[in-house]
Amino acid sequence: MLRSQTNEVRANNATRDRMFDAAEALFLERGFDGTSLRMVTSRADVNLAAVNYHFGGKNGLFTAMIARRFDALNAARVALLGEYRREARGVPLECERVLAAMFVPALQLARDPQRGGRDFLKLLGRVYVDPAPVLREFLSERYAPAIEQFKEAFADALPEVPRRELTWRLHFMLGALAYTLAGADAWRLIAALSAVETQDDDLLLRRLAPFLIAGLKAPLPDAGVPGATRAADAHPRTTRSRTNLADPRAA
Amino acid sequence: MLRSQTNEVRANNATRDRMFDAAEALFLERGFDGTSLRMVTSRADVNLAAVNYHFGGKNGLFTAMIARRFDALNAARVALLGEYRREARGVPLECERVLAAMFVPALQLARDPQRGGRDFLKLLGRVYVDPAPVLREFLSERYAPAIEQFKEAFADALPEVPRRELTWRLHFMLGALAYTLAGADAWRLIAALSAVETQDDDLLLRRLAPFLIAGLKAPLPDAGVPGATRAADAHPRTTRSRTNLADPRAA
DNA sequence: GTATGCTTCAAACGATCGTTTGAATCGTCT
DNA sequence: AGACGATTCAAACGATCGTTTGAAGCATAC
Repeated sequence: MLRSQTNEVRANNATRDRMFDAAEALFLERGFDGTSLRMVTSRADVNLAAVNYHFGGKNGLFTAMIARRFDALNAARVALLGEYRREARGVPLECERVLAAMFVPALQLARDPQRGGRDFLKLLGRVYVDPAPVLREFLSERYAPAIEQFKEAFADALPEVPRRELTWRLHFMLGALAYTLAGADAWRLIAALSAVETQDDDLLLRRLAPFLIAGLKAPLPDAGVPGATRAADAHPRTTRSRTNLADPRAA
Repeated sequence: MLRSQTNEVRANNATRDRMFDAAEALFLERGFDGTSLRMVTSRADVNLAAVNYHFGGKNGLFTAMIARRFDALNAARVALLGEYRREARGVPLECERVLAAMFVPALQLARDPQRGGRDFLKLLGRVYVDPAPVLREFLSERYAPAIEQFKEAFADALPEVPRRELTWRLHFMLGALAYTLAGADAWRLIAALSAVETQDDDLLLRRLAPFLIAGLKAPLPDAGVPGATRAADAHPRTTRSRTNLADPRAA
């Protein structure tokens, strides 16, 4: 019989946790299709059949492994967005604020060894780029409500962007975000950008946010008046720019 | 017998090309491990054994498929870098210039349907993120000389960054670049960023370059004096930042 | 025509995949 | 002690994987 997935009450989680850890580590370096259940079970030192017993199969193991990390991220993001909204007292949130609701929880989890740790950002990126249909479907199904919430928030913050266009840009933004931070040395770059260990959330946000916000606020492709984009920039440039670098925006 | 890979003279390339196209399309949506040879051959309408005959196996097919696109990119990049150097007449190139030598050829190939087309950037990113060891090894081996050339150029442009640190940063930069450009809607974003169709190379470059350059010029993690990074920012914030978003960093 | 070299073909190889089975083991109650 | 549910185990299942085989097709040269 299949072990009940929802029954967390009196479960001996030792086996499950070891499988989670093994699957996560192997997934990080081989992907879904490149990781066999025999690799996972031998690394976790459990029997091969334990996968089917505890999770019903490979799909179940990997989706549960992802959910273990992403459910917390998802909940924290939605909660923080609600918090920002309450603080705003009816005033529509700024684009930057909505983005912060997505960033901060991810950074917090990445700093907590218990709930993700250093590899959390890498896992986030890997999950996002893995082409396995099972994972793609799982993500879009399970986290659709949260995505919809953020989509609404962005729509309120960017009333001039048509709904359909916004869908594209959000999808792209998520991709750029995950891709970028999923790099093998993402943490090293983070360390390089922030000399201090603590409170680097803010620092990273200040560097990456303008990049993404510019993309979201970019002029529409159809109704583009040629001169508008190049000459007058939607975002003021940095106060100290003496080189010819303009402002971060694209992906 | 295995068909000689180097003998391109009197070859009937119809079969090979159909296999390339099929493998490329399938690789884009399923990855290396997710694409079986039977999927490729049935899509290309060739016999299964043709893979081994023409390419020696799955590894050979996929590496050749990648080389078909990337060899041209590689050559164009190196050539453009040399061109910039000649123009500079001994003066060390700027960081931005070296970056341009990497960007422009990629965008050109992406605009040429014959040598890559719209999916070229996506392929670039997919190849870079695919975890299959064969591809990782192939890339680092075949394009090592070119990478070394660019590494030298960056080293000249950034004399204050230690060699070992530079290696890390370049690796990350390539990741961020490929990841970013590999997004499903990269072309749509490119179109959105550039209201005009022509000359968007410069525009995209001017938007993306600061992001990458900031990473390259970032203060070193070890010798960091705590206050330096946060207080005096290497990059001033936008003039309009009244929210508390500090700085982007995570995933 | 026959011979020759390149290419394609159907069929099978062994290996590995995810999954299933049924019995053995463990822990906890009565 | 015995009973029972939960968990683990070794072993095998059929399917699919990449690869190999040896013969058939198909041009071109003699």
